[in-house]
Amino acid sequence: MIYDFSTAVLNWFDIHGRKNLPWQQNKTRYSVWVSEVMLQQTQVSTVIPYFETFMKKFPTVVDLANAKQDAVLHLWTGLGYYARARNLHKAAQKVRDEFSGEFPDSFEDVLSLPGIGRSTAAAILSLADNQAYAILDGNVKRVLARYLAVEGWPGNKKVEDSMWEMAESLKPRVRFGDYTQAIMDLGATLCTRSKPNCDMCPVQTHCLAYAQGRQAELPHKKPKKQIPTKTTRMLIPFYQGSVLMHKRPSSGIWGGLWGFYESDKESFESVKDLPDDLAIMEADSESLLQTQILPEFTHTFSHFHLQITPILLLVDGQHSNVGKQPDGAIKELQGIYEKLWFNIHSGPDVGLAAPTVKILKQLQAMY
DNA sequence: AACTCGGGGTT
DNA sequence: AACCCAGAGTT
Repeated sequence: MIYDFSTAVLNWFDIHGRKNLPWQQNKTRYSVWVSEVMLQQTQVSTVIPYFETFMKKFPTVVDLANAKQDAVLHLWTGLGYYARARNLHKAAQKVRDEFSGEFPDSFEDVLSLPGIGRSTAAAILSLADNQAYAILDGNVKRVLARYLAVEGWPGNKKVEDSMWEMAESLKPRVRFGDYTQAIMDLGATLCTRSKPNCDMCPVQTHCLAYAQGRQAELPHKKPKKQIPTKTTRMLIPFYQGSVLMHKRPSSGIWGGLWGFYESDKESFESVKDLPDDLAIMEADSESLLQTQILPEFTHTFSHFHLQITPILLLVDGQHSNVGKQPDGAIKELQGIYEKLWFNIHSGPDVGLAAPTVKILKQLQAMY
């Protein structure tokens, strides 16, 4: 029997591969697509509950297309990378309007959908349709970097281009879907970042990193750089158990999510110190009774730290327009107004960023 | 080609 | 605290 990489990996997969993950049951291009997008830069254990809730709420791509963006972002709250959810929603509408509601099955069409790149398109069509496309995700990069002792950081374009060629050349001639799953499983369960289990590896005898004792060194790490710290103050108008929030612009940080107004001002003595766009500006100057500084905390992004100081603004609704929108009307008001009062206990059915959730929980404990 | 998008788990 | 994770879009 002549050794072959893909054959060895597939034989290993038949015995040791993962076959019971939620998105491996009743696979369709739609369900695989949803799982692949959720799994971008996000670990399997984190995704599982989100995937199940999402598929129950939006069983078909047309259901997703017909949903409100706020409803989609709501189910994405806590998952991060919210552009994925916006693109998912947009792509579903494109499938509905330009592909007759059926998720496309050609690589070119799939690749044309927002939020789907080369690797995700290949994963969808191989896993759901057994089409002959190779993927190159974090798992595969780690496996190939070790197996072929690839020099350089895999995020570097030249290194990545060469790894795409490797991925294509190692592909099997049959069982493309199983192979895609198999090489991901190999990376996720054996060829892990630290302490890889080389003793159980089906390709150990031909692995260059193993032969050279360089498993810990490969793949080479991303060149690190120091990330800056920025500061902001979040303003929380509060009146009778409700807080004022606004829907953020679709582009930029926390795009499309609801959050509090931000300001760089040091103190807030009157409404004149508030951002122009804050609805409370419509109020009388007496309506701002007092301010209360809540404990500051730090939220870290991939590229900067954000030090957040929440400032509670206690307002008097009798001297302003605040607090006059009944909670029951909120659902209908969404999409019409970009700023609304939300009850801190009932919680809005919209997308919220992690710091917003944190502040709301703190308010719930206080009131 | 480098940068921008997050949150959580691991080490 | 650094690092990583089923990457893609923007500049």
